[in-house]
Formats: sequence, C-alpha cells, structure tokens
Amino acid sequence: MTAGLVHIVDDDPAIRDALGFLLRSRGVRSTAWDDGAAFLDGAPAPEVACVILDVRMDGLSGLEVFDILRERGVDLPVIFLTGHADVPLAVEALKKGAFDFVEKPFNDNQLVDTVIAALERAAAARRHNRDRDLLAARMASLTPREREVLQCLVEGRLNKQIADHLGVSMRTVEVHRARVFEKMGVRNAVELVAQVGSLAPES
Amino acid sequence: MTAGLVHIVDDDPAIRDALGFLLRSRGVRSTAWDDGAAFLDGAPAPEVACVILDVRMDGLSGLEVFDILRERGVDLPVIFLTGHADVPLAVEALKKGAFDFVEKPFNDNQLVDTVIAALERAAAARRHNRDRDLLAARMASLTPREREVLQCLVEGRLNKQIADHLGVSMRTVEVHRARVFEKMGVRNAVELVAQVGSLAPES
DNA sequence: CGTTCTGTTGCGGAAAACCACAATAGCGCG
DNA sequence: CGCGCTATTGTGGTTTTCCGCAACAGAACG
Repeated sequence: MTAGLVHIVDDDPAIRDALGFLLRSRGVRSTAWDDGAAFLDGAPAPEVACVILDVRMDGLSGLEVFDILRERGVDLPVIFLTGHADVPLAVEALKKGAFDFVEKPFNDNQLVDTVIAALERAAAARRHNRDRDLLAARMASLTPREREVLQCLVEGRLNKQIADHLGVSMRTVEVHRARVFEKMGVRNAVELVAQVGSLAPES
Repeated sequence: MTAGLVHIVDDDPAIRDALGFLLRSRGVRSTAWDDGAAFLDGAPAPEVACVILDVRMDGLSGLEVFDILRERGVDLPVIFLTGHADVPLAVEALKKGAFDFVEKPFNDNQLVDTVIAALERAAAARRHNRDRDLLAARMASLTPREREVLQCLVEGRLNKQIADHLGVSMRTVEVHRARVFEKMGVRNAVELVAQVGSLAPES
C-alpha cells in the first residue's frame, strides 16, 4: 500500500472510475472530484498527496486550478492529463512546475509509476517543509538583538568583532550568543550555519 | 550587445538565416550549424552561450544532440524548435532539462526574449560552475588525513573529540585543522561550513 | 642517498570562548 | 504598581583554540 492519496480531478466519470480502479489495483488510495472547484473547496490539506488533473474541464481549467493551488502555497505534485496535443500548454505547465504532462490515451503502468513517483516527491517535500517550518519558528522566536548577533555569527566573526560592531561589551555578545544557540537548538556556530545556511556569502 | 553567443543548429538554411538576422537585429551574436554533428564537433566550449536546436534533422536528432551535450557535461541552455506538435517529446525534453520548447511558427520577439533569458542563465551557471570548480580543486588538494579532519570539523566536533575519534593527539588535530583552513581559503570552521555546505546532516 | 611529502607529537604562551552568579535599566501590559 | 521581557555589564575561573618552534618517522621518487 503506497502512502498518500491521489486526487483525481476530471469531469468525465468514466475516466475517474477507470483511474480509481487502476490505482486501487496497484495499492494506491484515491478520491475523485468532478471539477476543479469541488476539488479546491473539498480536498483535505495536511497529508501526502498528489493530483491527477484534466486540462480541459468546464468551469475552471486544469491550469487555472494549478495556478490557484500555487497561489495558496499548496505544492502538491500535479500530473496533467490531456486529450489534445497542445505543446505550448504542456510547456507552460511544466515550466510552472507541474510534475508531468500526459496525453490520453496513456499507458496504465507508466501512469501509475508516475503517480507513485509523485507521491514520493510529495513525501520528501513534506519532510523538507517540516524542517523549514521548524527553522522558521525558531528564527521567529529570536529577539531583534539575537537576530543581529546570529547574523554576525554566521559570517564567522569573533565575539570581539561583534561587540565592536554592535557597540556592546563582549560579555553581552556571549549572552546573546548562548541564547541564539539555545533557541536554535544547536551547540555551536558550525551547527548553526549548517542549519541556517550561510546568510552572508563568503567574500 | 547581449553577452554570449547563440548556436543555431538547423538543417534548413532559411531558418538559420532568418534566425541569424533576427538575433543580430536585437544585438545578439550567433553562429549557424547545418546539423548536429557539425555543431558538436565544431562549437567552441568555454564561453557564455546557448543553443537553438531543431528537433527534427537528418543525422542526429535534436534530442540526441542534447543527450550528447549532457553526457559531455556541457550544461548550455537549449531551446528546442519544432514544426510538429509532439507533446511527449516536449515533455521529455523539458524534464531532461531543456530551457524551452517552441513550436514553429514562433513569435520573433518572444523567441529573442527567451534567448536573452537563456544567455543570462548561462552566465549565472558559468559563475556557479567556477565556484564549484574552485571548491573541487581545493578539496582535491587535501591529504587523506586532512579530509578526515574536515569531515569532523563540519560536524561541529571539538578538537578533543576529533583526536579521540582518529586516535591522535590534539596537537595533531590542530595542525591538520590549520592546514585544512589554509588550503580551503577560510579563516575558521564557520567559513568552512559555509563554503563546503554541511556534509553531515545535523542529528 | 637526498629530498619531499605526509603524519605525528611536545612545550609554552596567548587569545578566544564559555558561563555561574549577580545586578541594573527601560519598556509594555494588566 | 508589579511583573515579565529585553538588553546590558562585571567578576573570576575554566575550557578550548591557536600557533611558533622543534623534532622524528616512514614512504616514495629520482
């Protein structure tokens, strides 16, 4: 049983049923939506998922749905399905970050392989997002002064230099430094840079 | 005058001429090749450039030329031109990293804008490649022992811990440490991690 | 054999980092 | 006004980092 849920968004019930059956036969859970609006309004957000999205639908088009997803900051992998050969549309979708773009009729196994790969991408992205969110929360917990000291730390500066730069004593820098490490959950400046990445390029 | 050179690879002389003229009118240098093999054999490597590549040619196809370029480690941006609506081919090219995929007939201004964007990408990649090559050269200059010490350093370990781990004295670690910093052109462990990136994820 | 390179180690001294304990001041809020 | 938070600073002591100077050993190469 592959982890994650596949959202099938297509106004053709035959396609929805066929895809649902196909995915089930390969141990993949799915749920079907008969148009883009229904999907955007009803889909649960916080889990590993991907979307199979028909390009041409009444109401919102596939691309419009995709744009709305991205505007909402939803980064689920999206696999577009199309029954019409439209190269510029395919190019546009892929350049906007679509996971894949598949013409009907498609090869069943290949499509499911693509879906599984998309779910794996979604899982990886979820882990990455979690790390990123934790980092952001930690950064947000810093006081303004602590943030200034962190900036100097990741540039590799000595406490003495930081003290001069901020116009305070070295002891004060040491206090802020210790607080930064504590809040960021690191033990030293090396771990801090590894976590935060370099905020200042090396000259 | 936009920096860089555009390689026009197309077996149709009318297209080659028209594109050459179009680019010149926008201040972009170009050079034309009548087939993929000629381009691969004759194109000079070390400058900012991009490629406009026809998909369908006698001899090597556009995609085959692209594959060969990538196998050679050449990462010039490639803009494919095609006179045939072929969605799977477009999708394949883009997923392999093509810069763009354009159907004929195309909009002149849009194509040149795309070319200019591709040249900018090439320039940025050149700078990035230079940094990457310098880093690789520096890493290659390290002795085996120095490499081991570097690994421990970027994990944020104390000299005492590194000494225990490697079974040597702290003085030895200090010597290797100083040599690593010197060869990598950094002043301390923070700058080293910033340069090398974290080679060991924080637990 | 001499030279170069890599790896190792000790001594002693200086600089830098770290921190417990303690205290003060200013600001915002209920 | 009292409280909590942020920012600041000092003292004294410990640990860690840094390095000049010096020396030795083993391996590889011409």
